[in-house]
Amino acid sequence: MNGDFMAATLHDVARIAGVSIKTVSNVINDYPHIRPTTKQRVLDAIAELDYRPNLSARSLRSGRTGVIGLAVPELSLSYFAELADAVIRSAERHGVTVLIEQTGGDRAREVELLTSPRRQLTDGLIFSALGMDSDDSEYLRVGYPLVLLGERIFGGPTDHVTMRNVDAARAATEHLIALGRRRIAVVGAHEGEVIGSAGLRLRGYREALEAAGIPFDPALIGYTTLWHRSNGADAMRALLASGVDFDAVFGLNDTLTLGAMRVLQEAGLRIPKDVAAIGFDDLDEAQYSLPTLTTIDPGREEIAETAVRVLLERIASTDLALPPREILADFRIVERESTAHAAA
Amino acid sequence: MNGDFMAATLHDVARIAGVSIKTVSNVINDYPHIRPTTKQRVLDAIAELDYRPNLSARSLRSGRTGVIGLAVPELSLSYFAELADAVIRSAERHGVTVLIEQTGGDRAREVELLTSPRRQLTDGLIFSALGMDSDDSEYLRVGYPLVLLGERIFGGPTDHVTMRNVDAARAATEHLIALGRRRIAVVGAHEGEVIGSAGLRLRGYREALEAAGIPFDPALIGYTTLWHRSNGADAMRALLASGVDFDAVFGLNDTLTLGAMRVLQEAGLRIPKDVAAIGFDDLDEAQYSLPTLTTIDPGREEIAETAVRVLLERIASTDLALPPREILADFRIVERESTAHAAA
DNA sequence: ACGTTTACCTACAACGTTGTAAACGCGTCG
DNA sequence: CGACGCGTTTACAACGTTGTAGGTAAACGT
Repeated sequence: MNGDFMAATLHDVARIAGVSIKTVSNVINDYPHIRPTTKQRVLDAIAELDYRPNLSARSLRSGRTGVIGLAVPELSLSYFAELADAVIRSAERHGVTVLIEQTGGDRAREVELLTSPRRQLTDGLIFSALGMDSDDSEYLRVGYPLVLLGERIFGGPTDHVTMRNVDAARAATEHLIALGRRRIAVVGAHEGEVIGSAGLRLRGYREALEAAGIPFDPALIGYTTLWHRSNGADAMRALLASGVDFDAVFGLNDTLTLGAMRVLQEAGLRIPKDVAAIGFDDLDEAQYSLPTLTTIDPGREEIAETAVRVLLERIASTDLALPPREILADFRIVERESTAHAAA
Repeated sequence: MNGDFMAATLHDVARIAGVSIKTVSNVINDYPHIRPTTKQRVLDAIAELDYRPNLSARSLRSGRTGVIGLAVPELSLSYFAELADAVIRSAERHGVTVLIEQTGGDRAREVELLTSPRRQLTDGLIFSALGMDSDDSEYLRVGYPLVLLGERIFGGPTDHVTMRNVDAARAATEHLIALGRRRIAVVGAHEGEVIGSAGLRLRGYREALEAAGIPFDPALIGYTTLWHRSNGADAMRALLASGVDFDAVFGLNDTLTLGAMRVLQEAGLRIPKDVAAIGFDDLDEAQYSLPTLTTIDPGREEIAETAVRVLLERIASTDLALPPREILADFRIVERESTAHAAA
């Protein structure tokens, strides 16, 4: 239509509408005191020129970008993909965009990311830490709004949204105990870890055993370094090879559990008859495995929703001294076939 | 350390180093003609102040943001999560950041996204279309570098990176035929679609049948609207309910196939003995299902890598008239248990 | 020795927006 | 009738960077 490819600016709109650029800016920013006729003229001009504000200029001037960052270990891990999905949806409802970064769960990269120049592209960051731990807490004292997810650091200097790992893991274990299982194997523990998802979930497991008067047997604990599907499979193979006797397995997340179930079935064991199984995360996948997987819904949607809301509140707030908040999402057990009562 | 929280600017660095701001700018941008001693003084000042360029200002002035967009239907679909992972990794190697948008596969949202003001935050877009079709091709004639992924539009005005859908689907079907299967069901076809992943893969299927002299039987085609796991399960339930006889199933993607396999096994059918199964995508998951899933690796890594490279070339190029490129990734069959030869 | 290139550096003006301060017109009040 | 307040609008100066054009020495060619 038009040979000129330059995007329209406030000046162009102002010229067409016969007002100053500041009036156009005011119209765009919903400044209240504008005569309706003037406003209409400006809106017409905006429509005519198909004007769009230059976001770089706006953010240079105002210091806000309208973008929030989301740092996760790896998108190819379903949990984080589904988390990212939820965060993006929630951000969209609030009119902001999400910039995703992957850390690979590597501590050095996590630390680096916190001070990367890329942070300038965002007004704040939702940060799912996997490699850092409580000793690194001071790195979180950054100059921008930061909401922490995950279980690696508690009591840090920032807002923290997370799940009830211990309670949920205890509930999961109690669920197995209620089925009459007493020899409950664990898949995905991390050697010597007391904090972090693995450490906390293992704690919940031990609490449930203790409450039921079942002795803790270290031989039942399957350790892994990562929480990929293959790690669950490997850990289960090791348990089977060790010859230890068990009638249930608590996988510290769904992915691990699905890998472990695969190995159990290969070995000719029936789920839940010989070995009952429960996972953690409530991935979409858990409802289509064979058998379908009983699991913990840790409140992922709620976590995403809350993290975005809290972050945007921080961004909007002028009160920098607002004390950090610790927010826990509700969990629930999702019962499926892998813990169904044996039909006689 | 410092009571002053304002970030350092070029002016501050210039003052400390005793040079003009332009010289500092030149140092940062690797301008060649700078005296080594001057350069060192500037670098020292940068280090002392922990100076980081203001990216908004830079992008306002230069028109570049260092960010590329990636639009996918949904991150919670494993294929797109794994694609996003690959794109982010590749972008990182090239020093750019990725901003992810979800379209939900909705045509209207896809069209809208192409002209959203958010495009200003990015230098270009990698766009995985799912709702738009060839009729919408003109919407792709946008004023910024755009690389199209997916199978919805061919011969459009932009660079296009995609997979060999027809060839790969034909190979998959031939693989089943080579096992001696003649009654091959399909899961995930889209009613009346000739283009798009579903249409193309179905075409490959028909070509393979024809080449083998096997008549096409419409009763064997399971239609779905979406490609979620539940759709695969539903389609398979419908096939079983219809009473049609089949000895193999080609799921048009892995997720569908896994859903279908679940239903087959529930119905007491053995895989691959009674029904062989092959999928498409080579998700991580395919190597841990029971049985493990034979599938097509459509070259996802290569697609991500190429898309980023081609996009960055476009961004860097001054030649706007460069003709659009059509690039096809190589595929390969990944053989696993779901098509193993019956051991008699 | 003198013009001309080369290496290095700088002043200035943009990029397009928003915050500040102030001006304008008009009705209202003392 | 002049002062004041209010609704409406505007001029101007930033925000921090890079492109342009130019300036000053030193190095070079003749």
